[in-house]
Amino acid sequence: MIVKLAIDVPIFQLFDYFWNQEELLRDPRIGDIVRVEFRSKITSGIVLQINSKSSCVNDQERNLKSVLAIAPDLKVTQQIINLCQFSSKYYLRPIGEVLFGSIPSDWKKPNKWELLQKQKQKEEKKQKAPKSEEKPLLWELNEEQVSSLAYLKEVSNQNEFELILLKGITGSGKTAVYLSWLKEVLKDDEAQCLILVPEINLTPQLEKIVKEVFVDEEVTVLHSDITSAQRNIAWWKIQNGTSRVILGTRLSIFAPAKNIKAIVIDEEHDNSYKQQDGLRYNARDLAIWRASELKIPIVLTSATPSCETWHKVLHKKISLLALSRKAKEGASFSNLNLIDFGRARKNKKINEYGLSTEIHEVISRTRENNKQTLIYINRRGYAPILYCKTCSWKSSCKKCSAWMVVHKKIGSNRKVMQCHHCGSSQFTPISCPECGNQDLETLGVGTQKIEEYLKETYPEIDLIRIDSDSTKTKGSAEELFKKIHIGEPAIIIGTQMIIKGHDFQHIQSIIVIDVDKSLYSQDFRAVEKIFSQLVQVAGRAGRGKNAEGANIYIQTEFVDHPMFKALAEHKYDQFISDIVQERREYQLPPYSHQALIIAESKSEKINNEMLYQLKLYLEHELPKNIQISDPTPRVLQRLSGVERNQILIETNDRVKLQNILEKALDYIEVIKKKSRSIKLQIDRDPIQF
DNA sequence: AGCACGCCGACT
DNA sequence: GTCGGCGTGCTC
Repeated sequence: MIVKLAIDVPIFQLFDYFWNQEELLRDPRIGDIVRVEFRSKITSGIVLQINSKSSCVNDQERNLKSVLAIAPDLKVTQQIINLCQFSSKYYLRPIGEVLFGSIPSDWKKPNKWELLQKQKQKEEKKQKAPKSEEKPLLWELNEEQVSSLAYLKEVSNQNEFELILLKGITGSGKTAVYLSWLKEVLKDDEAQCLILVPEINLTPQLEKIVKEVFVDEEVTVLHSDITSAQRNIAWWKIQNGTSRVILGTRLSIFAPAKNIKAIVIDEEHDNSYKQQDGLRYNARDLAIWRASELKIPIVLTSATPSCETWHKVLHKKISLLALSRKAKEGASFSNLNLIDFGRARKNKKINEYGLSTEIHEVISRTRENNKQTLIYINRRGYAPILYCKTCSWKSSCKKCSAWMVVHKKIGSNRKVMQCHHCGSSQFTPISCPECGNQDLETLGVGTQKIEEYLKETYPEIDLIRIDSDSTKTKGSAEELFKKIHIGEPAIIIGTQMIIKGHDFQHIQSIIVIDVDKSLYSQDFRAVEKIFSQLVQVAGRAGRGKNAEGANIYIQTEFVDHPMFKALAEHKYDQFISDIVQERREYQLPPYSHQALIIAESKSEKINNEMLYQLKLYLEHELPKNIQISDPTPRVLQRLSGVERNQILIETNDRVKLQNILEKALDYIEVIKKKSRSIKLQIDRDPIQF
């Protein structure tokens, strides 16, 4: 007997091995993990096919190797194999890479199998935790929530695939609805459920809530930062059904649960569901695929749905459940105030830090009310650029086409400059490296500069800065958030980190500076991205019981931008519908399907030549309605010393896209053999260009 | 990917 | 002579 194995190598083929029945003592089964010698090294393979004959060209002469052993207990379920096979085909990556990326890395190492077995036995011996004394967290649901829940329960009884969008602003009680639903689903003792979140470390309180709701369940939390032992144990618990609630980031879509009855994708519009390297999958899309395979309902949640999802709503391919009110009685919306940056500048009411007089008034007024001000700037560090006035030298990164950002270093007077893309870092020069001028200045503002300025201007007000630099050490983020929750008057300065999940009771004013860079952006998704961020930021306040709505102040040159009107009038649906309409006019996703072919090498010229060759090849007998762009530089052309260029393929026909990408892949494989100095990759449904 | 093979230039 | 640089071929 011959088995065809997937091996963890980036090659689009399976490998034949003999299956020696007498030695292995049983028949092979699809999904078995086996020990084999591959390229004179011991590794594991996954059985994907069982044949009586080898399809190797000259299998008589060629000495096939034999499977050496079967891993005790380890097995990749058929469900996961199907999901991986689909991913492999859709995202055009080798099946071996996809499968081995979906299981704990210890499974790949036969010398760890014994350890894995011990871990499993230890888990099995563990008594099931006694029923908790604590009462599970329950909600009193409002009318809207009750009817949404009723709908979801109804859907669950159908045992069919259904795509549902649970739409509602922060504080409308989406979490309460879907967790109540999952609780209902788990009344079936066999059932399991899967909750996907964008980034788990940003939403520790969701983890807490889930554990409180499911006090009697083993909640498995999955993300890329857990140890391999934790991951192994999680796999056992999920596979054997001990754990029925799985909460995790995008990688959890590959969790080997056998009996998933419900999936939730929280904040479905979030871009972190898309993996940006290797297997460039979108976990939200794979989740929808998995749900449809399993014939189960899947709930997407968002206050600002993605165009892809909203398009489905408009075309009735998704059921819409809308929560329009704030769940807690008395909680109210934030009021939007626009600060006309252009006019303020003309009237000389903008200082050198880019802050208008009005912002100062807001800060003072809020302090007088003993409340907190939140300043949202999505830019960490001191300043984005170091600049020489004399010769206009700028702090560019040697390895990337990006500026090095100036940072204040704790415990040092000297500032450093740091590339946020490749991580390289050095002290800022004392004099200009080009002309020797001693008078270098910083351009623009980051969180640290604002902090420094406000410290001088308002020495009596506490400052709390929250960005990835101020929260590097373990526990420091919680520490800072705790300080905010105590509610002493303060100014909070924060980046994106601050806008996810937290519920602040004492914030009266929210100030947003620097939205304009998103409105200038070339990226066609930039507006919806900033829109979603602003809705989230506005949702940080006014959530408490009887809380007054906070005031949100946005400083912008584009006071007439329709986005602000939508925000002010809370007409989010209309705004997203308008964007969808715009996408239709310009034939952008979801009205077209896109894929990038990315070339990476030492030279832009090599990239462009190769991409042009590929384009010519693809254009030969090109079906109608497919456009292939000329090679263009990526938005970040150079990263860590590697030049990056791309071509964009667009079509409104999914099947044609699949076909042309398969054709491209064949060609890429040929190129790969000939030239190793260039790397070519396909990014399907790209969100970063 | 990752490793062996092989073909060239530099060097004790 | 031989050590080591990295282009290329191959993996059941």
